[in-house]
Amino acid sequence: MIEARHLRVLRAVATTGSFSAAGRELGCTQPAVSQQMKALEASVGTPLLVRNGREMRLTQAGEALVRHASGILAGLTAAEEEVAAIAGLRAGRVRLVSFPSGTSTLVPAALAALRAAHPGTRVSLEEAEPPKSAELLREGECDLTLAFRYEGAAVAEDWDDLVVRPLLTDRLVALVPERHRLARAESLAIGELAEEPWIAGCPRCRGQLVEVCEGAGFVPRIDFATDDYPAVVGLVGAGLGVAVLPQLAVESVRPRGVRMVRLEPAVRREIVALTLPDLAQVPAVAATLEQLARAAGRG
Amino acid sequence: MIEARHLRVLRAVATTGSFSAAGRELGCTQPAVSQQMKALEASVGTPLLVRNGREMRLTQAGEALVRHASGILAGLTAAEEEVAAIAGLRAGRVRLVSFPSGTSTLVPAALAALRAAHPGTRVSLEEAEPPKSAELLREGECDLTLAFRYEGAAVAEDWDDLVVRPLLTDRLVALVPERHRLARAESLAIGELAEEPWIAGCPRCRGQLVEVCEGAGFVPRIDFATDDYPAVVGLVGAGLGVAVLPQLAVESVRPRGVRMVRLEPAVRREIVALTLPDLAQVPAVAATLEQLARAAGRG
DNA sequence: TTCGAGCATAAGGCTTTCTTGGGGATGGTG
DNA sequence: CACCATCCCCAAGAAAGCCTTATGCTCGAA
Repeated sequence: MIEARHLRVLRAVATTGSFSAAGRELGCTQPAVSQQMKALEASVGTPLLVRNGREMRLTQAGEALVRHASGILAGLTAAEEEVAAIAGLRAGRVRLVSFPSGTSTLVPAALAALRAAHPGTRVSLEEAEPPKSAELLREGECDLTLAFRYEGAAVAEDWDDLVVRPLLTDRLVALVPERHRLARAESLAIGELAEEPWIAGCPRCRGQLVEVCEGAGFVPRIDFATDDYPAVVGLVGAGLGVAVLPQLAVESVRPRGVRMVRLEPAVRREIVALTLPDLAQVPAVAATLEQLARAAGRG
Repeated sequence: MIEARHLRVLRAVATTGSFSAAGRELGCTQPAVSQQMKALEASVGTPLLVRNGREMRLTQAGEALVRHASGILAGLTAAEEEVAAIAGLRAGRVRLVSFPSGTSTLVPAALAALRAAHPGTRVSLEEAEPPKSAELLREGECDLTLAFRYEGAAVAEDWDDLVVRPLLTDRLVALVPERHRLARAESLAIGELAEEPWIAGCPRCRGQLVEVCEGAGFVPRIDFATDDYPAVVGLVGAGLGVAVLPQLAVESVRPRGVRMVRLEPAVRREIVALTLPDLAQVPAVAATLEQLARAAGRG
């Protein structure tokens, strides 16, 4: 079985014309070259070199091998170069999945920084809500995902097999119309909104809302539900009800005719980046993760 | 530095999807595969495989490497195949150099046998007289050469650095016109022809002739000289003189109007095949040499 | 829960490969 | 003509690499 190392040596011998010179070129001693060539000749079963007097010539078999060697070694070099580019962040692609409010806040900042630091890397972005995102990760459909979990949620997602990197802690805020009686409050308990009509967000947030309200002893009357955060804010601004949203989600929307009031006691959600243990070792993934942490102020 | 062995293992892992299966395919154990992959990942500096649960997936770097691997391994296989063909006498070329009377006798028989035994091999044939032929060998211009030397010649060629394979012993015969007074002799001493006009052959043979005559105490009167053996025979047949030729040279010519008479004491020349020590190990050269020996009756 | 399959790791033995040191041959040079 | 530099081969010892066996752990299915 011919080895690449043998071809390298053979080529060096063929170009330099001597074992000693080849050894110097390859950074090893002349006997090493001599033994390599002997081993190669033994493995192919025919002489490759003819030594006559001082000069060294290739046999026909040697010429054939040298002829092939250039292509093989070029392919090897190209492979090494491509992998080195990926390892060295001069190339490489990260498939990132995020949830909407993360996409509009953390992600843009992180990707801008990533591009500035490593212009060769590419990031593809998909959106998915947490229960789905970890699944995509496990199925190999993405490399890195932003997810969140509410503190003390009834059913916590199982991330034991993943690398969990906390990015920041978000908290829920109440959104009330500007003229609402609680619009000027410093903070409020969610129970104070028990009788209000509600505007709910995404399905998961909606479940979380109901769970929190349950803890406060009431069932919210949900008049509207939409995935669209600006729409939620707009509906509240129009006086159609109140809402509870993650602060991060509100930040990406220009509030108009609404007031944000802190909830007390606070309901927090932890925003994390998830990846597979092996993928965390991939330079491009690690770099993206790092920029996400930095964008979240936890670099 | 990526090694071909690594690529083979990686490819097996990629196609089978597991280390164990790759090990079975490659005929080694699972830890061997595991260690190889670890070494490869270390050498390229980035993970190539992502293990998640039971399944094994390639990273982008791994995909790149597998993509290159097919071409590289195909090149290696092609190289091995070509060299194996040369080693196995299914291909290969021998550059043979011979002197004229060898070309017309030994060589055709040997090459016919070689072709029958190994149809893939090719022999290129050039003609050169002995002093030149060994030189061509040493200069790498040919692989195998037929040469001869006269027994007890004044200046023997130095073949110490060559492989000398004796093929057969030729002897000089006298050529006289059919009506010559010695035409019916069983044998003759060269001195008996001292007063005859001479027809000489090639320059080297001419030198040899003069040397032999000198030993017999006379200087031949050379009326004609030509490289062309049939011409020599023709001139003798026309009664223009006598000649001394190697028996082998005469055999290839239809004698017409001449008689061959054995010389006594015999003047012998040894016909040998010459090659370089390393070239004697080349299968195609060895096979050709063998057929030459066989054609000469010394197989 | 148990079982089978698969991967990782460690230790031991074997093979390979390198370096060093010495010997022989070649070809140019004083 | 002898000397010297260069280059190759060979042998021995040390170092590194590789493979195997044995063992433990995880995962997924019955």
